[in-house]
Amino acid sequence: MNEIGGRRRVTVHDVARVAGVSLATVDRVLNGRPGVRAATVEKVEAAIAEIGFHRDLSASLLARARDIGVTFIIPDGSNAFMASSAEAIERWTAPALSDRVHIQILRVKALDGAALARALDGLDAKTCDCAVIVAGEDAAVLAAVDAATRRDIAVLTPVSDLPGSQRRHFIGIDNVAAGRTAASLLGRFLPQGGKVALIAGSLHLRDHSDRPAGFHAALAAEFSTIAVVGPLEGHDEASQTESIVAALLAEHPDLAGLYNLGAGNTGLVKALDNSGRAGAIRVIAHELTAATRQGLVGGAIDVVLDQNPDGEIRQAIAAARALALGGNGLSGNAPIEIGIFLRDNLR
Amino acid sequence: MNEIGGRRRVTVHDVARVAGVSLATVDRVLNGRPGVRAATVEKVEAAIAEIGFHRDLSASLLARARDIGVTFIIPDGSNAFMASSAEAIERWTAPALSDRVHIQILRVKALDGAALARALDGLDAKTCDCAVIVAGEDAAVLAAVDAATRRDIAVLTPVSDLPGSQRRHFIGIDNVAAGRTAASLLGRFLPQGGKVALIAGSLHLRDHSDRPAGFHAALAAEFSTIAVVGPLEGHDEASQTESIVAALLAEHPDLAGLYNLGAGNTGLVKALDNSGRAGAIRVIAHELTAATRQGLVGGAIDVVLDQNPDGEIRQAIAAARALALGGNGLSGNAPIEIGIFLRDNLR
DNA sequence: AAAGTCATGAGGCACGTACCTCATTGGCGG
DNA sequence: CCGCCAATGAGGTACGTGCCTCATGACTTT
Repeated sequence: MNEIGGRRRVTVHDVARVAGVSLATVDRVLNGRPGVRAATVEKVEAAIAEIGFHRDLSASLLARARDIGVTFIIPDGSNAFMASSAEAIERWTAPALSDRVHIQILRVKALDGAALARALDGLDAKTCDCAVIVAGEDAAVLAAVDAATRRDIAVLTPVSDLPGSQRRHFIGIDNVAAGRTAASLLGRFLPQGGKVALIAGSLHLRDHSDRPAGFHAALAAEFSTIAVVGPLEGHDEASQTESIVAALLAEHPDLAGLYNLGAGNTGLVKALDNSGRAGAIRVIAHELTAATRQGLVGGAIDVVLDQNPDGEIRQAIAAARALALGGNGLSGNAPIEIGIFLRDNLR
Repeated sequence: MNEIGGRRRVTVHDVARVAGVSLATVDRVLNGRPGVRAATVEKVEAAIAEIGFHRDLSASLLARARDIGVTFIIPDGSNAFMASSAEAIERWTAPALSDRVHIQILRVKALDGAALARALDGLDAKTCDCAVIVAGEDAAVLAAVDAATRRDIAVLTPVSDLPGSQRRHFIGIDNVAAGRTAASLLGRFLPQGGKVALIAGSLHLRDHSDRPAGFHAALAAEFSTIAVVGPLEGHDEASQTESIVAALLAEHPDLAGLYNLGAGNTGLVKALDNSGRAGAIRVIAHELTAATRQGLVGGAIDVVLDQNPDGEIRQAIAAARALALGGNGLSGNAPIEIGIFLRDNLR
C-alpha cells in the first residue's frame, strides 16, 4: 500500500494508461530520448498534467546507475571565510551521502581566474554533475563556466554572482543590502552623527564592491550627519588591516564608528584593543569567524554581518541534487538571508 | 555501476559478508526487529562501523510500502505569525511530495490545550509518522505528546519548547537570546540612556516569558542608564496593543524606545503613526509580517526579530523525514537563528 | 528422548524508475 | 510489391532495502 489517506501514488504506468501509449514511450518522453512524434509527446505531457504525475525522486535515484557528483571549487589560502565554508562542506558530506550525493572539494589558488578555469575545464561530466564555485569576474572563468554548462555540468556560484555567464543558479546574500544594513545600524548607533571609517578588502570580488555602494547610498539617504573616512584597503589581510586601523585611530581621535567589509578581522580587533578605545567605537564587521566572535564577546565589535556558509552549502547541495535529477533546481529555495549577530545572539 | 570515482556503494550485502552473518540478520539488526543475540548485534554493528555503511534513504523509502505522513497542528485564529507559518507549510507541501512526504495541516482553537490534546490523540500512526505542534505548557498536552510518542508518532515542537515531555526534537529560536538582543540593540541606539517601554502579549506561552527575562538581564548588565516602563500586556491583539501604546505615548512624552515582544503590531504601528512620533522613538518588534514590514518601510519600526517560519518548516520536514526513516533526526540541522531585519535587509 | 523454543540462514517479492533489447506496425519511395 | 526506416509496443533486468515465509540447527524443558 503505497498510500497515505487512501490515495494511491501516481506512477508512470498511470501516465501510460491515460495517454494511451506504452510505458516505453512515456519513458522516452520523460527522459528526453529521441524517437517520439511531437503529437505523441503532447499526448503524454497532457496525461502527466491531467493526473498530476511527479517523478519519484527516490526510485529515480535508485534506478539510475550512478550517484550524483558535486564538486566544490574553493580558493586556497588563509581566508577565514573560505575556511569556514570548507568546514561546512565537510560537515555535510556524510549526510549528503545518504541521499546519494558525493561531494568533492577542489582547492585552487585564490584570486587566480586562470587556475579556476583550468579546474573547471578538468571536470569530467562522468563523475561530476554539478560544480560550485566562488569566482571573481574573469573572462577565462566565464568561458569555462559556459563550457562546463555545455558539457552538461551545472554550475552554481554562491557568495559572488557571475552575471554574464550561463550559471544555473545564484545562492548568496544581497551584498548591496548588507552595505545598506551596516550604514543603517551605524546611523542608529550614532544619533548625534560623527565620523565613520570604511575599510575594504580587495575590490576585485563583486561582493566587495557591492557593499560600499549600499553603504554610501544608505548613509546619504538617511544619515546626513555622518561623515565617511576612506575607503581604505586592508587587502583581506590581518597585519595590513591592523596597521591601517592603528593609523586611522591615531589620526582621528574623534572616530565614532567603523565598518570593515573585508576580512582580516584579527588585525582589526588587535588594533582596537591596543588603542584602548575598544567599546567606545561602534564597529561592524563581516563573517562570523573565530576572530569576529572574539571581537563580539570582548566588546571590540558590535555587530557582525554573516553570509551563513552552512546554509549556503546546504542549499547548494539541495540545488545540485534537484538539478541532476532533472528538476530545474530553482524551486522552493529561499534566498540566503543576511545573518546579523551581536554578542547576545551568537549561536 | 553505482559508483562515483570508482568506489562501489556500500550495501547491506557488504555488511552481511563482513559480519559473517546472513542478510536476514543484518536486516533484523538494522530495523530493530527481535530475534538476534546481543553478541550478533555487536558483530553487525562493528561491521557497519568498519566499512562505513549508510542506509540508502532512496531505496529504503522505496521499499517500505507507504509514504511518510507529517501532520502540522497549528492554532487557528488571526495570529499573523501562525498565518505565515501556514503559508510556509503550504509552500513546502508540493516539493515535499517529491520526497514522499505527505503534509497535512490540522487547525485547533488557539491557546486551548484540551483541543490540541484531542487532536494529538486522534492521530493514527498508520497515516501519521510525525506531528509538529505549537503548544503552551499544558498538562493535557504533555500527556498527549507522551501518548503519541508511545504510539510511535514522533512529535516536534517548534517555536515553543515543551521541557517536560518526550518530544524528540526542538526547533526554534532561543527566546532569551532574542530578548537580550533587543536590549542590546536598544541600548546601542540610545547612547544617552532614556526611558524604554516593554510590551508583552500573553505570558502563557513560554517564548513570551523568556524574552523579557533576557531583555531585563541584558539591560541590567550593560545599559544601566536605561529605565524600563512596563511590562504592559497587549494580549497579542491589535486593538488592545494600539490603545496601550497610545496611552503610553501620552503618558511619557520622553519615551525613547519601545520593545513589543508579542503580536498585535498593526495596532503598534497605528498608534505610533497617529502620535506623530514615529521615527523619533526606536522601536523593536517580533515576527516579519505584513504589519511589521509596513512598519519597517514606513519608519515606525527600526528592527524586527524573526523566527523564520519558512526555515522552521523546512527543518521540521527534514527532521520528520529523517525520524520516520529510522535516523535520529537530530543529525546535521543547525538551530534556527534569530532573524534580524531592518528596512535595509528586508527579503 | 520427545517436544518445544530460539537464533539464524536462504530465498523471494515488492517498491517506481532507468535503460536495454527485440518485435511489430505503418508509411514511404522505388 | 518489396524493402527501409521511424515510431511504438512488449517485456525484461537492475538499483538497495523492507518484509515475508520456510527451513535448519542448537539448545532447553518436561
